[in-house]
Amino acid sequence: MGLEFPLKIDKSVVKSFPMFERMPDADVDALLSQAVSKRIGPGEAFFEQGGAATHFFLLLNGRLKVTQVTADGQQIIVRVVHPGDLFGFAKALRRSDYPGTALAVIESLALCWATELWPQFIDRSPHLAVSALNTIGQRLEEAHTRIREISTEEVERRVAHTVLRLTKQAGRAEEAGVRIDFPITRQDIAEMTGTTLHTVSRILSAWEAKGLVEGGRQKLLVRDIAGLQALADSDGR
Amino acid sequence: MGLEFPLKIDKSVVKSFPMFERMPDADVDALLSQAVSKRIGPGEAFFEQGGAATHFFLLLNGRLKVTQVTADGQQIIVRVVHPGDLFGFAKALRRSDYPGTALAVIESLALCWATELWPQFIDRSPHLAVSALNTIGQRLEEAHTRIREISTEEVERRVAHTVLRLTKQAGRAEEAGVRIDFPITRQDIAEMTGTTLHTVSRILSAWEAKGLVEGGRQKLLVRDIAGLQALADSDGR
DNA sequence: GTGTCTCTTTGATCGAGAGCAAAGAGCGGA
DNA sequence: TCCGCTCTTTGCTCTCGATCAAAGAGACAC
Repeated sequence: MGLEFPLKIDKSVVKSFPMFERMPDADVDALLSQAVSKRIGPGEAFFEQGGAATHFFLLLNGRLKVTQVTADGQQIIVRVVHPGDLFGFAKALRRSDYPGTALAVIESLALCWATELWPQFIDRSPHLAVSALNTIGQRLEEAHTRIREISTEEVERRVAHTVLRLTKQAGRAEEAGVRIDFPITRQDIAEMTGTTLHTVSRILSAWEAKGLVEGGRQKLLVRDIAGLQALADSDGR
Repeated sequence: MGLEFPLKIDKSVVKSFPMFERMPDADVDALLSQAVSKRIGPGEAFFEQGGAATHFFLLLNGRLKVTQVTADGQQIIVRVVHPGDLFGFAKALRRSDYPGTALAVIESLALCWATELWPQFIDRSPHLAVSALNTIGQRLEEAHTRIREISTEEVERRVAHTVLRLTKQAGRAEEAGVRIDFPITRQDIAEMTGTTLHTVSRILSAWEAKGLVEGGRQKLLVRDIAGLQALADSDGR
């Protein structure tokens, strides 16, 4: 089942996350004492779409994609989960099942709390309730941004925005540019932008020819952030 | 400036909204004593995109559309605000300006609180904090649904889903069917579905020919909910 | 009533991007 | 080292829906 209890180790990691950094040590200890940690490998999931929402989670390290599958089998990537993000909780409040699947793209470690602990979790610290609201508010804003992009922008600009967002959220500086710090396929990018892997591949090839990015199997290195930004900002003309 | 203080009248209305119905009278009174009510007419806005987020609001009656305008002037409708909805608050938590414009489509009345009162607002009742989280969680879910629809469905199904959602949120039963209970243009529907008014018009005309809906200037009556639902569910085949 | 808006309808054209097909290419396993 | 799998690239075709254009048609003011 992959359960572990390395709570001593986790504490410093947890305290390094913005959401917890101002929380008194005693409160952090109390929260951690109720948590279980769970490690899963790439391709495994913390929870699956439609499954009973028994737990909510905090990602300590690794990387997840939250996907939704439509009735007719099409998949989209709702968001990417980075270390320090809470996940699997937005819905634990209102509904009893998970609206998506949280799939690890690399080996990932998360803390798990039983859903029933949620009220306690936010009571523990008023600051945390506000943090949770902020987090989810931010996520809502991102979702609206994405709706706006999908509704009004042509594919190339959407892909540019998505890639830029990924560099901000998961970029690692290298000599040649900024690398997306986890394995990502053309298909993934397609599912984040509402297009097909073919179109993404064509676009990335064109960018590579212009020296904007450097591709590779499940790899992406952005060589010219400013150039890509210019492309994303240009209003279609 | 359109400010009024009909707080006696408001109280019963406020208490009829799900978010407040379990709140003790004293708490409701306390909240209302800090509120100002404001009435605006169609075409006016409670706040504008980019303006300083000085207040958050509760819609008592009327109907609003929250819009965002892109850099190149394209507009989308982020959501429709119905009586009983909080609005203009998601961002008051994290950012200092409003991310969209809250435009009245009919004469509308809202309660207004200064942004600084928000912490007090949620402290007033733990139940309210949970309600706020639920509300915003629900909104996030809706946003994801919309992203999924725009990403994977062709226009006709998206319009069907949007119209069905409107009948649920703002439908009024009539002999001939369910009427969308506020003035809505083809352009509005286009901005909710990420298409153009031309395409929406063509689709509605086709539906009218099939007896599914009945159109009119800024009017829409759904005659056959089930038929429309079938159309929305059919997976493109 | 008449004029003037704004909203709606419908036709015709055109292009972005989906869908289909098939050939590379990196990577892990035996 | 070779095989097989998955991911990627590229060409071709075709369709959905955007765009352009212009003609109705409610609603409201005068």
